[in-house]
Amino acid sequence: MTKKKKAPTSWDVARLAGVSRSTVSFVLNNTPGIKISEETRRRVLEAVKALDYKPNAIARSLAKQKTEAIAFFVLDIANPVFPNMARGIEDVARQNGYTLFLCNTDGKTLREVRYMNIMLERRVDGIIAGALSNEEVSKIAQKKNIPLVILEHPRLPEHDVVYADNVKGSYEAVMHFVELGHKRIAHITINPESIIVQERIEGYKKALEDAGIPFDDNLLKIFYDKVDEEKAINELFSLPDPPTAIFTFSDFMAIQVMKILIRRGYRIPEDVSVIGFDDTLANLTIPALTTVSQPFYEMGAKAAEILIERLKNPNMPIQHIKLPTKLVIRESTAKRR
Amino acid sequence: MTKKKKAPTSWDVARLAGVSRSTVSFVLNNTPGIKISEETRRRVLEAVKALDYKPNAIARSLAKQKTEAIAFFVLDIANPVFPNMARGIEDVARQNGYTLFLCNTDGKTLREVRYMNIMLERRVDGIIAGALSNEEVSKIAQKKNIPLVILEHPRLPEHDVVYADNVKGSYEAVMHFVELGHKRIAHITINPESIIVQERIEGYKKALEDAGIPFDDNLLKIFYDKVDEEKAINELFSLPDPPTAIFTFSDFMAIQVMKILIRRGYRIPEDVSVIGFDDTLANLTIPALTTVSQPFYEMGAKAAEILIERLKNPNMPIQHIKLPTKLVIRESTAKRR
DNA sequence: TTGTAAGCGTTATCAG
DNA sequence: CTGATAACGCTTACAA
Repeated sequence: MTKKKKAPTSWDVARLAGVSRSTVSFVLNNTPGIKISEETRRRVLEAVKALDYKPNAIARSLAKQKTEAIAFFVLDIANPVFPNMARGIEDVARQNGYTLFLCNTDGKTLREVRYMNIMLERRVDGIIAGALSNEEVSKIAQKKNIPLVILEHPRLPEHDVVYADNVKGSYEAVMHFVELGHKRIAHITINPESIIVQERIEGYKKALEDAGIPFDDNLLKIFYDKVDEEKAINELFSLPDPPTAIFTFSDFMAIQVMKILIRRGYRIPEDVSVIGFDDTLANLTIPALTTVSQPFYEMGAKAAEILIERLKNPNMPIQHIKLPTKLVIRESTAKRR
Repeated sequence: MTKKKKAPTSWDVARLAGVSRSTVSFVLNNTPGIKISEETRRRVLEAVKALDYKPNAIARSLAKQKTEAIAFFVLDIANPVFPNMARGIEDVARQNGYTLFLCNTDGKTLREVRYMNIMLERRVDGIIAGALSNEEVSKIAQKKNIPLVILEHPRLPEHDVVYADNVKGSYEAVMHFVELGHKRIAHITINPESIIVQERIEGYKKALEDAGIPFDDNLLKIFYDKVDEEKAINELFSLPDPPTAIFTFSDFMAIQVMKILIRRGYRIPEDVSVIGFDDTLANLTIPALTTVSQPFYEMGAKAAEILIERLKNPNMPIQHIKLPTKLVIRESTAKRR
């Protein structure tokens, strides 16, 4: 390894080209309203190439008072619902000259706040949060006047938010069961502290209602702490009139449910139909899982678009955008026997 | 929204505390070798809190000539083998005060080079690359003297690299088949341009050899372009002596194989045993897939550790670190009938 | 059209 | 122990 020699600066370029530093800046940035003679431009560009000069973005950020960097706060990138979101964000960020910081928060407020401070110190231009544990981050963002767009939740009126149509997604899943002749339709879900869960339940109930099926509290299994599919199945199938169809909060839960059911000798979909949510894993299971597909990539992309738009136009009205979900019918659902 | 007012600077803090700007810097950084009176320190800290002052990391980076930021070049974060790696990297980066840029390259050299330039402009302290399409990035890194650690591939001697023990992983998978009595063991894999594929084939052959099973070229299915599991199965099972066990390059391929087999009426594992590689999706299938688990998280974490170590000590000898894989036996493998 | 010089917000050197 | 002051590398009026 050679001795670490410092990177060339615009000064070096200017000297080599025989011009001033501002001239270098002008040609490199194509500064509007400034005309540079062809000859000068050529000399500068040549010097840039000769020195393999890379402008120092740090210095530029300091001078321009913006970094063209944004941060993605994510619960956990290793959770399969997030990578596609991240990809959507990164794609549009990159296409617009922005660069992306990845921040895993594990849904812990402390971590969120810490990362918030770090990103504030780094002077990112804006933040996209894939779910927030509470309003702390929002408060800081407002106080510091930094744009924050929220994915899914919470739906704060002070910020742009992009979310999926959970009510309709849920509704369509249950309606699919109804059309297949099912009447005993269970829903297994997680802690309804989050609006997402509430909307899913809302869609579930609305579909039942529209189908003329009375809501049965015994068929709605909510887990406030850790989801225990085994327990849910136990209780569900010791009912006098057990379900013939099960709708879960996620693909992951649906897979657990299928495994338990198969282990107990039920056939899917002949004996029990199952629908998941997300479409992250649904195509991989055997039998392939019918599920409600969420537009994760589009959600990320849209969030990034809105953020970048807001950076250009801070006074644009707040946007709350609902993206459609789609029922994807595969092999885990069939006519009620 | 209030009018965008500028963030407070160390100057504001200094003025409020009635001290100089350097004093502020000293107390905030606990600059070693500098003693500050309790009284002064208290006043400064109070002013910091009163103004909700956040030091400008951009200005600091410019002055210190380092950013405490690193970049992760990844083929595609939406590919399930990478999120855990990213998590490993981010965890150790964060714990060491570094911040992570996420860069999807799609394995395209052009994109890699572009991102390389961007990250060079942003003066990141170092780069971790999760697979590189060729040596372009390496050349740039060497030229610019910026630390680059490579995950898996290519195994360039000029850089630190962290990789999984593919030979052993492959060997153990095949040996597991052997122990179950299988003699006709197929391997379906992708384009062997990459060392990873070569090592897997090496392990496959070595296990056969150690088991005294002659290598049969008909059982090794290599796809130079797109993998076509359907075709592989067709050819494999029209052999006079078809395989009773199939080892694939990835979990994803194993799942496709299982689906095809099941569709054709084979039972798994009764009729055909299957082993995958990665352990990203293996737990989702029914039957659950036996697979070679890769230490993705650890690989990411280790890469980040090495990078940070090298940042502290640039002259440390180059490290090539091989991490162990682990055979995880689940339900897709059984004794040969 | 090109050059000069004043920031941008820190850190770090050096007197006091 | 504290306070000036010079970098750090770029942008951007303002002059020329």
